[in-house]
Amino acid sequence: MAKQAPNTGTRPSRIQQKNRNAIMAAALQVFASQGFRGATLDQIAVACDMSKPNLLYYYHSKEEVYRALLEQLLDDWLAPLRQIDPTGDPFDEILRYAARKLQMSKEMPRQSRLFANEVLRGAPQVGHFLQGELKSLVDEKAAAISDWSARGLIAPLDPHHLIFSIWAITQHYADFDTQVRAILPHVAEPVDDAADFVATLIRKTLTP
Amino acid sequence: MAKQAPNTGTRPSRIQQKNRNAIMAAALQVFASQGFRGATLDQIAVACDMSKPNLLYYYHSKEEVYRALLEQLLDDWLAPLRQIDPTGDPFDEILRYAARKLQMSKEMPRQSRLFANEVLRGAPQVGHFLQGELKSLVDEKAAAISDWSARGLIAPLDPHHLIFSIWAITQHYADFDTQVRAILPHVAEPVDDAADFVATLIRKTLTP
DNA sequence: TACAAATTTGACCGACTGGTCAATATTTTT
DNA sequence: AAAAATATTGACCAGTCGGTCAAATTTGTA
Repeated sequence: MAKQAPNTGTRPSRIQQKNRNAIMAAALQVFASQGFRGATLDQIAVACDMSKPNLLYYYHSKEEVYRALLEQLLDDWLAPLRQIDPTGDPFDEILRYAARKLQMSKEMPRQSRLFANEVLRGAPQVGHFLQGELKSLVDEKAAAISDWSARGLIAPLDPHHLIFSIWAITQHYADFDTQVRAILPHVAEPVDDAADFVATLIRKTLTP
Repeated sequence: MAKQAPNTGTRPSRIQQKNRNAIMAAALQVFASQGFRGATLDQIAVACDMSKPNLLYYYHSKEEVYRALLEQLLDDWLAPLRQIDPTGDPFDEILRYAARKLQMSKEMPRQSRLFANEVLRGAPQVGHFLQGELKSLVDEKAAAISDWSARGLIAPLDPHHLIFSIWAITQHYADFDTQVRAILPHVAEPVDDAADFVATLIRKTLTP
């Protein structure tokens, strides 16, 4: 029997729900800004106003906190890509996808940086996700894009690199926020400022 | 007087040159894959086959090693952007710039990840560089691009966001290498595979 | 060779950090 | 209200890590 564990199996109590949420929120903040190794349990505990042993009562190790946080993130991460509809209009679908990603960079920059940090280190925790779920979904949507190309609805192009480019550009505004703001100190919200440019770039790229 | 310091002021000896180079090479490897906090002096010392106290004889602290490494990197980092010639052909200049950045991602991926890691954390060490040298240079080249736009040589577009996009796309292949290879397991060299796509994307974006 | 300067290292230290544990407090159930 | 289950914590520990230091070794030089 495991040493301890808040009633796994049964429905989590109200207090558990609350504390786990508080921990995840604090962990996101700390891990995103310090990285896995740089973050400390004490920092997370302080951030969610909880003692360190109590935190470890809910998650048995630092790594478990980190993994839980990532797992929770991965759902949200795939959502926009899933919404691409192969039967829809190519321009609409792809432009809307990019707009959603850009919005996520604006609204969830810490999640983006957390993920970037994980991949930057070689994806020690989410390697299987990249090779499994993510690759499957990307391949599926890439096939749809190829189909659009083949039917002449958009330019002939490599669908995988198109997706990479959209990821790169949109996430850049979250991951490199510090750099962007250093260069555009007068712009209040770089993401909003970039929206038109990004849309135009993609539209031109897709046009046959 | 400082506690100790390999003859600062005089020309570094042959042995110093060699050891400092070895340390920088080892530090690049370790810092790029583990981040500042994740890296340990022992790891770096082992990587350059040197005792830890000896390493600290050349650089007085972990942070000093890290700063020296970044400083050395920043020169190379600006080089391609500097080469953009405002009097040259816009398409040639910008496409060549992107090609150079892409090549850097292929040949210096660890440097790219080191830089990404630093900026991701809020640029604690290179914040001044971003706001100073980098911003100046970017603004200068952005002005050149605006001029090209005004003269109708390229489409009217926001030069800053164009530069961001080029950075994002090209560096993506270094920083997110793990993800790229997870999705393109059959591609030997993703950067080479991407070159055509990126060139086309930029060409279309620039075309009025 | 002899001497000085530069280089190298084993041993050590204090601070930090992830994690444990027994004891206490709180909530839920009977 | 009593008992049981759940939640919380102070005190503590072992390992790690950045950094020090005095002593030893090597290198450069007169």
